[in-house]
Amino acid sequence: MADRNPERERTKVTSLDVAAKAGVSQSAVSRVFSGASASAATTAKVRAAADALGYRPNVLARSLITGQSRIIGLVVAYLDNQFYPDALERLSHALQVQGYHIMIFIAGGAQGAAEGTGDRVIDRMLDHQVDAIVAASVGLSDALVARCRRAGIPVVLFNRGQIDSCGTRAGLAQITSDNIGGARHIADYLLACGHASIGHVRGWQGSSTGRDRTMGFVDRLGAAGIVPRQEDGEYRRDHAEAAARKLMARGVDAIFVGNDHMAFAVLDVLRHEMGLDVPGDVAVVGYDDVPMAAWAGYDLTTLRQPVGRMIDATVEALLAVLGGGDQEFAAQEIGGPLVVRGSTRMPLRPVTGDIIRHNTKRNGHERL
Amino acid sequence: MADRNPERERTKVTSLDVAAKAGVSQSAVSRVFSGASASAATTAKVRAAADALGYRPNVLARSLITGQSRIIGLVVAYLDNQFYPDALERLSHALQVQGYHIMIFIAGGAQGAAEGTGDRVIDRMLDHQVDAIVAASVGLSDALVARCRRAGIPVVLFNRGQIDSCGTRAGLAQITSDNIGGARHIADYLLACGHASIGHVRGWQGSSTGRDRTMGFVDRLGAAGIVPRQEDGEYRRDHAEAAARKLMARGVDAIFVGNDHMAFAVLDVLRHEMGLDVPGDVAVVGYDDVPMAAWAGYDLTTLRQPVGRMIDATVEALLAVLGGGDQEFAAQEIGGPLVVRGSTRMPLRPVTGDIIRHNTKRNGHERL
DNA sequence: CTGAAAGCGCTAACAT
DNA sequence: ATGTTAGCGCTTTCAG
Repeated sequence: MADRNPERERTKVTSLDVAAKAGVSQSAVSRVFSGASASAATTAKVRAAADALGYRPNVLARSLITGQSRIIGLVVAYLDNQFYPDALERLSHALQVQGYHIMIFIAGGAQGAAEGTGDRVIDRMLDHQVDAIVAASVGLSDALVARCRRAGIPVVLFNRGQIDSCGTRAGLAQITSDNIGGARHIADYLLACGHASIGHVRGWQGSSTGRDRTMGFVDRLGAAGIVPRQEDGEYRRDHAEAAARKLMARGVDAIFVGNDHMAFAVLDVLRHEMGLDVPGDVAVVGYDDVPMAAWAGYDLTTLRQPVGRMIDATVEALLAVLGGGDQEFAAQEIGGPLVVRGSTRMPLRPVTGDIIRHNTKRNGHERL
Repeated sequence: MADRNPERERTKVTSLDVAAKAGVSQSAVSRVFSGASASAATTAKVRAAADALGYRPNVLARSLITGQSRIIGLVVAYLDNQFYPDALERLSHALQVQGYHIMIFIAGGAQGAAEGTGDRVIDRMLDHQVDAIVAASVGLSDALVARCRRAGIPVVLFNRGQIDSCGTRAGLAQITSDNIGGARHIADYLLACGHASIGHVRGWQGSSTGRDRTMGFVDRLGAAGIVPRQEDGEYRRDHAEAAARKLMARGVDAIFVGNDHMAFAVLDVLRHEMGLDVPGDVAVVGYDDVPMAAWAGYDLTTLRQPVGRMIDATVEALLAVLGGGDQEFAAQEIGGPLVVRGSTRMPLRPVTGDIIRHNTKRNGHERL
């Protein structure tokens, strides 16, 4: 190996060097650093030698043998919805505590580069011998799931449910919020506020979250004899803006938007482009409760997805499946409260269910 | 190795298996997959056998030999400022194209867990044999820089300048925007708008961006005989809110906020808490031009940090340094335009410099 | 408890 | 161009 670079590649300290300096065998060094049995005496000698030499075990070599890279592959569709950076940050911390690290792949790009990309990306992860894969809001093809299974790599779906072509859950662990229940809750609340002409900006119907939220909302309104006007938002800001205009042209007085990110676009159109009063002229409800929803500039009533608990569940599922058991992990749905802020009117009659009323101005909140 | 798990760990196809099936030597297989010389005939045989077996080379084993993991360690302080998710997304794509992957570490946590965390995190990266480290808005201690250098791992600083205790750049590649120049530009613009009672919400003064922006702004105003009122924002939303209140109590009619994320907080306080008109009562300018700055709800005049070009420069620096050369990489400062939106008044006299005037309402823009 | 030896799956000289 | 032979740095039997 030519030393073409005098500054770099200086000290490649191996366990052998440490062993020599400590006057023990190389395997003794290995034992000390892998936490196997070793006498206090050797441990001390090895530690001293290692510190003096600045030795750190090579994780690659270790992984090659143990078959455990302690790397979790994370695929995430996009990062412009604040929900995901938040989730990523929490996941990163939680895994770090457990000694795992995240190799990240952003599938979507500017505008959902779609399924194709996801596949290549998963292949790269498999090549890197990740111990498991977390797919955040990314759908996996049946073929891909099969490939992961064959490679022995567990997959956990975050914020996305999935059912394979056989109608089963494909044995995939999947953590979502209770999207159907949440959407119903929103429908109930809007009804209680006395709205009768209701609109809905749908999330991407190719996703379970999009479908479930729409389903829960429409079903519940249907039970009250109301059919909402629907427009596609596709989880995209520009689509949501267009949808808002169309909905207002039809004269709705309340809109449920498929996620907060789109709801902000709707609010911008309503307040600043059309000069309407929210909630006076029209009420708006979102879904997620990202931090921005609480900002005075938006002050959005929304259904909270409990990111923290969803991440906890994800890590738990991950550890369980990594711990050797390949128990069929039931899909977990974690419910969250409706957070009522200034984008909706006061209910005309008492409402039930998990509700938090936020008073942004006074910076306080009380649970109803 | 006990087969305690009948479903997992099924197929561990190695190059040896492929060689056997293809009727060639194991090294032939290696050559085909590592792009070395191989005849068309063997290549075909090997490919066929590999496909049939579902073989994929083990990157870990490869890395152990070549000494190249093709993994880039990314340390980022926090993700709640939209600037970083955006940068991350672009970096991820750019590196993926080059065959590199990102191992991510989020240093900050909820509230800057500070330097200590960074160190441990860098150690973990080194353990994983990352080929290089990108530190985004994270300061590195001299000791840490030295450790990386000793380990032969190049470091690139993104959006952070750094000077070691000897007053040199520590030989680190560092990509930033022209923070001093940008802040001066903002000062000039505010002056041209006729403001004389000016406030400044400082970014974290422990960071080069915070210091440089403050310095450029204060110097330029000073040259015009104006001393701005200053408050610390620390790049934190809550601090920025408090700063806004204090500044208004002192009666300023224009505020330069150290970044967009804090500027949104300032705008919320001004418009919704104090009921003020922006820019009628007070003008506000931010720094970054994150997507949200263009949203009608904020419509913020701000200095654009050209994320795309900054990431391009980062990748370029990375590839250069990975390509074997350890040329001292000069610090790169990339300038951006002042994007004028509705949070500032019309200038009273002509202004010079790189300026873009956005008309959010009509969704168009023209370059002055 | 410790050392010697045998690999993990692959690449990189060497020969042929 | 292909096969043979050493290892990369470490963990893990297996003896002692």
